[in-house]
Amino acid sequence: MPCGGSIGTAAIGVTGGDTVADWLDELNPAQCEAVTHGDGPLLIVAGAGTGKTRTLACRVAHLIQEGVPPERILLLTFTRRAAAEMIHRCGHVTGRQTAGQVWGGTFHAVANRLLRVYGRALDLADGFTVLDQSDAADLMNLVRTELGFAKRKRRFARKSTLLSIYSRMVSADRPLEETLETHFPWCQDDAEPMRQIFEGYARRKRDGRLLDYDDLLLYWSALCVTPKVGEVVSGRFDHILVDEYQDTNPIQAEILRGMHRRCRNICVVGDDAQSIYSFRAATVRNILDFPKQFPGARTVTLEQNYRSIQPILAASNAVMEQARERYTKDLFSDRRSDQKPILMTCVDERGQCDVVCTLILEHLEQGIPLMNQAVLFRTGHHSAMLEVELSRRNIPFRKFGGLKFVEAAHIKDMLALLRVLENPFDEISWFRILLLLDGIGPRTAARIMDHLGVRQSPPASNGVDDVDANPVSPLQRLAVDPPTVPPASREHFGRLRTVLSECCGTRVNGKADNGKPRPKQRQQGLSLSTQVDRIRSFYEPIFERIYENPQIRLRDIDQLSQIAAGYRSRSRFLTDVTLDPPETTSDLAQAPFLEEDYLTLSTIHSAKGCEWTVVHIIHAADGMIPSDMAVGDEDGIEEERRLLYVAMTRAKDSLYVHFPLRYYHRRFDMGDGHGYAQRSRYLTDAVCALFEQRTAGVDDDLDLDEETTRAADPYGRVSRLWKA
DNA sequence: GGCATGTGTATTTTT
DNA sequence: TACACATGCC
Repeated sequence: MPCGGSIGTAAIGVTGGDTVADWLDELNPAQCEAVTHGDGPLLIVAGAGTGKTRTLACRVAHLIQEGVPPERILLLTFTRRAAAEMIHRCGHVTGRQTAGQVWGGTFHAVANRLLRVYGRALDLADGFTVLDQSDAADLMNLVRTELGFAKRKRRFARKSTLLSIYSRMVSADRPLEETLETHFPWCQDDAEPMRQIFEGYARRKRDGRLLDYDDLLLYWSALCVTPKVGEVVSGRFDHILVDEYQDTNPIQAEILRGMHRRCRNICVVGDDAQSIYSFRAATVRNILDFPKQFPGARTVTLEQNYRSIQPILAASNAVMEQARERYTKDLFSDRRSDQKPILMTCVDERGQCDVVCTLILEHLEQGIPLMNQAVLFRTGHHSAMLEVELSRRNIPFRKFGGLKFVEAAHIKDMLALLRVLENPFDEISWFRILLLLDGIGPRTAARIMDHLGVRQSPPASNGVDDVDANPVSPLQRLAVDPPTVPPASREHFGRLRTVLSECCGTRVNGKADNGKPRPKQRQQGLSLSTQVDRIRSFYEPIFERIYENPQIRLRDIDQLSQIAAGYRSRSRFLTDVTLDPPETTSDLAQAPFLEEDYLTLSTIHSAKGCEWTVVHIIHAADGMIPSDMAVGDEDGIEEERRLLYVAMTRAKDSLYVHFPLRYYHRRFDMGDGHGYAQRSRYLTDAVCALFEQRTAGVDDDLDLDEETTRAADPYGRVSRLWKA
């Protein structure tokens, strides 16, 4: 295999050739070694911007050209977008058709796919529902309420916290006490009630055919060690490749070990300096211990960075130099430049917004489209003020991270209605739907659900005729033998009955079509989009009563219908929407909008794996980066440092780090009290020396334009007199 | 008993 | 804004 000895900047993109040989010519020796590695485990330690994606895509193409059937290659990535991107690139060489047969996706999405096929081996009825985070939290809440914790002398952990604790415990595979002690010390007193809640939660999931995100992984792992099926599943692939391995958790590593039974060729790629998901129980141990866990593994290290100019890399490296543990790589770049990254000190957040907007427009005029520019921040709401300003100036943008479309209450309502059709035993969805109806609260909802047999917990079932091997579907029950409901809700309830019956093909007052009313039952007659329409006309009147500004929300529902229109299968639609939700509301924007040039706003977490010509990092103040929630322990502080490193290394040519001097603490009120911020602790003097320092909108800025004048704050000025 | 309404309180990152 | 909890009304 020919490997080009030297490479130039041409290696950044896929330029000429359309064979693997041409590609290999453009790779550096280390990349080439990784791509052409033969059989056996392979660890690729790849620093930021070292052409990791390219290498992985190229390896897949190489394997296919060597004769490995594409459908026997499994490519696990962090987001589905990343998988699609890689398979797309690989398609340049092998042809789209061929590349499209590669199994690609997140661990969760692949788990789902495998479980749909082999789940029966685990006693997992087909037609299971995947719970997203807030569904899971709702179920947690349901159990908590039921157990009735009368001891409310103190505030109990909120439902999302309960779920975090549970999830962390499960995905790190550590006992409750330890989890609480290390990560949730303020909840330690409630360990006992939590045990009961978790017990109930797990049981309810099992009984209701519900899998949360962690379950998808757990069940996949279990599949691997199941006697006969384990062989089949792990024997299904010749090669497994895993991207972003530093952000996998112990269960995911366990899955790989399980798959290793039959599949000898496991290849993982990652960078210990970029691990930023420990809150999800990800651990760098996975990558560090890989050679131990997979004996005979070969290790290849990629150190040449093709993305950033040297000064940006120098500043990024300087940030990491103070890390508690040193990292093994030494990144270097051939891309010389005299332009240092810029540290911009602003008066306050307002000033920061102004300068960011101004710089973005300047770069745009210099010919850098918005597509190649991004603004990164620590948490979703950090961009709130900037979003307003961008809109005011008509700068189009898309935001990644933060609140998602599917998390909106009204979207969840719609989905709940569809889910009940798909899986009539889905308790949370029933509960959600019933509470929408006037005059029905938790108690009545629970009574109705009992009547319908939504939760058929096996031991409690006293019925002789409906053994749980083949229980009567709650939907059948609803049609044939409706429960009594309070007068106030009679009308709404009747409409609910009608719409559900229409959609699932049962007849109100008719007889149950004998036999097997399993959740899997085919949609009889009504297409998915017709079902969505029906549900919608049922829901809209309720919706208009509940929500204050239905207009805006109504548009979301339109968009949901649009997405659904792209699907034939209801089940496929539902799982896709929970496993790979549209990232932003504008993801759903109509085609013409997508053509437009737009700026990217993103949380640093969501920016992983991406790159832009110009990058702005905002709120580089202590308390923001690092977030003051993370400064409790040293590990947290170290992780935030890596977070800043990840953010900085996204930039190719220009990096701006913005630091607002003053913050108003209007957390819950509109007071105008404020305090002065500290520069992020990671930006030490040594690091700052590698930046060009500028100020924006402060007193000595003689070039006052309208914006900066508006940013001036008389109160702030005088208050300095007594604030020293 | 059960539901609707009001009030006070927060901690981030995501499959 | 959303959620946990307390009170008031049927």
